[in-house]
Amino acid sequence: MEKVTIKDIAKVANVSYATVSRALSGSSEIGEATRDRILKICDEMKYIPDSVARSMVKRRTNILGLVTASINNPFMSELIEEIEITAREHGYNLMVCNSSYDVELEKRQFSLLLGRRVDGIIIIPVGHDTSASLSQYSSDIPTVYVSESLQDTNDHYVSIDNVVGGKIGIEYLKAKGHEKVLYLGRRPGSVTHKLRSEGAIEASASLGVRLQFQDNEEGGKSSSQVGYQLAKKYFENPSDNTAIFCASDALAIGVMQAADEKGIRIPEDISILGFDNITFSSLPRIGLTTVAQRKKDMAEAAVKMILDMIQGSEEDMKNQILSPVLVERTSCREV
Amino acid sequence: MEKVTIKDIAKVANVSYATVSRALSGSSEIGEATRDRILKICDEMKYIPDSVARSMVKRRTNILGLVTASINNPFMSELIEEIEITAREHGYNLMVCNSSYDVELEKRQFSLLLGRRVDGIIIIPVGHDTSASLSQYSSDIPTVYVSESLQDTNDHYVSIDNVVGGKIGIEYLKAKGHEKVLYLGRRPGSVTHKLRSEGAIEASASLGVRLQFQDNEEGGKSSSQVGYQLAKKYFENPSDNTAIFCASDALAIGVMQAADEKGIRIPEDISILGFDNITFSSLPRIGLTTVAQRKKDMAEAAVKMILDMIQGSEEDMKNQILSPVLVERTSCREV
DNA sequence: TTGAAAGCGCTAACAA
DNA sequence: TTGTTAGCGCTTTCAA
Repeated sequence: MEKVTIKDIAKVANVSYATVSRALSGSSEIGEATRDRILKICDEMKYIPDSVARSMVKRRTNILGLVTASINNPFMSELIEEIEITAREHGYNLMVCNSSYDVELEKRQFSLLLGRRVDGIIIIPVGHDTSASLSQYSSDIPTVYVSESLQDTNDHYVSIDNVVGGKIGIEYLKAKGHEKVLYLGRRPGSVTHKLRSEGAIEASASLGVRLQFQDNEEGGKSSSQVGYQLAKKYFENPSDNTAIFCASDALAIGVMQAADEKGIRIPEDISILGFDNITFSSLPRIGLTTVAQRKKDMAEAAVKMILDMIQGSEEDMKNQILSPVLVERTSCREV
Repeated sequence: MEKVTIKDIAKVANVSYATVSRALSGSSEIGEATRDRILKICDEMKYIPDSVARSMVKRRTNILGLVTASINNPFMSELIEEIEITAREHGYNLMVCNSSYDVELEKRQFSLLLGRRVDGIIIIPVGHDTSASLSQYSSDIPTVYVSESLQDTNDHYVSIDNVVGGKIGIEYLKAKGHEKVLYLGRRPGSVTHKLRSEGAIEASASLGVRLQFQDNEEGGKSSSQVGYQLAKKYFENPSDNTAIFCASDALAIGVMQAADEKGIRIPEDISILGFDNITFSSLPRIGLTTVAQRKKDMAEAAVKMILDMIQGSEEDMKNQILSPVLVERTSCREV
């Protein structure tokens, strides 16, 4: 069964195929009667325009590339879903590529998308280094980074204000009466973690909160396993902190597990505060109070930013930094 | 900055551009010296082949379309991640479209993908009706359904054996000493649920297990909210069942919540068994024992199936039904 | 082994 | 308002 083309339509309609093209594109340079007649024939013959051919001549694919560290990560998959929805509203499809937390693969995927002639690339990066790793392409294609703070680079990015997030967390705990807080899981290599902890430190200083640290020196990803290990170590020889502020929700879930095993009750014995608001956190039995990233807003900002770049818009802003917001559940108590 | 094309290379290399094309395609009809010289120039000039143009003439895009009910659903996002990985290993990229559990949108997304000239479409359907809704396209493009049993149709699909899954669940509970079991959350409209419960009924009959039902009459999606409601209703007037076999993990998590609120302990007071093995289930504090779908295997089978269809392979099998497997965690006890 | 040229399905500039 | 035609970047016959 052969695909029907614009020429087939033209033959049936007894017009040149340019006319068919005009009818389809909604051009004004065509008689209404002809247009309607052609459109009707297209419909009857089940004609579907060939986007590939169209892209060829228009030099635009209306495809956005997305390369993400992981598709199956609750934070990222939520972001991806919102990006897809927003992109579609603007007539774009999404080509999704997984970098599996591997900077080399990330680069290959990026380059592949370049060959696909996508109009722009949104990237949920493996880490802060991604920007340097991809710098050779930065002039080749509109690119927007999501969820990583890159103020030290020339890149376009959308992120939350991590310093403010750190502050919000401490302010919340202080308001609940916590004056001795453990900040758990800061990873030395991570810019994001650095900013979050800076905010926490600042707020602690000004509010008179004592802030201790249990850092993730190993430098591994902020997984619940790492949170579990760090908390286990801390609980072996705990200080008199009444709350633990975790650098991420994933860490916090590991902390909960460690507490459960020790018979330490949450929030009766210790309060736990997270950062990110991943899907897990809202689950019954988890109920993690956390500093939330607004994923829908980030997705919309990222798509808007990349479309602005594609259209060469004037008000092309280089970055967009959203405010985080505290989501209260059941893991923090009043002291 | 203009993109460099095959013609630019030809000019520099002093050959016809057909020769450049041959060098790039690894054709044998070319001198080794010329090939190497051309490839070197391509490299120096940072030439990236234009996939769009290539698709145009080859009538193949090397793109797989994926239409999924949701990207941000732990079961599906895991499936998608595996599909992307497998597709890439075969030289395919993935265009991911969200149908947001809406059959109408699902159809539009499918049709859009058709226009994109993707080589095949993998679909994680909204429901069993999807097959009928898309039947008009069935001859237009290779299509594979994932995770829905469609033996009553002519479609290609990959699913697990839900009947066997139902059996495995009951056999496991019986082996643990449970002889009175509540089957919770069966949704009348769902073929998948029908099969699962059939397996459970069969096994119960042959093993002498008493099986009661608490169906999801409302017919809403199998969410944790629905599980919560059903369990709440059941706990108001419970029977003497020692275990609850939930039609899905999502339901099971809601059941856990309802039990927690009632002060009913899991697994001490009642055992909970799920079905699917979504990411949540392995979380500390959840630890749900469940009948697992092997997502990686499903993804690989689906990609293999669609590639076979695309290549018009002989051994084009119409469906692949994988065996589920029981994953033991902490939500079921021995009685 | 290489080159010339047609053509994939469409858009857009120019002519009529 | 409609038709003619060139050409987007590439692959692939056919000739040389």
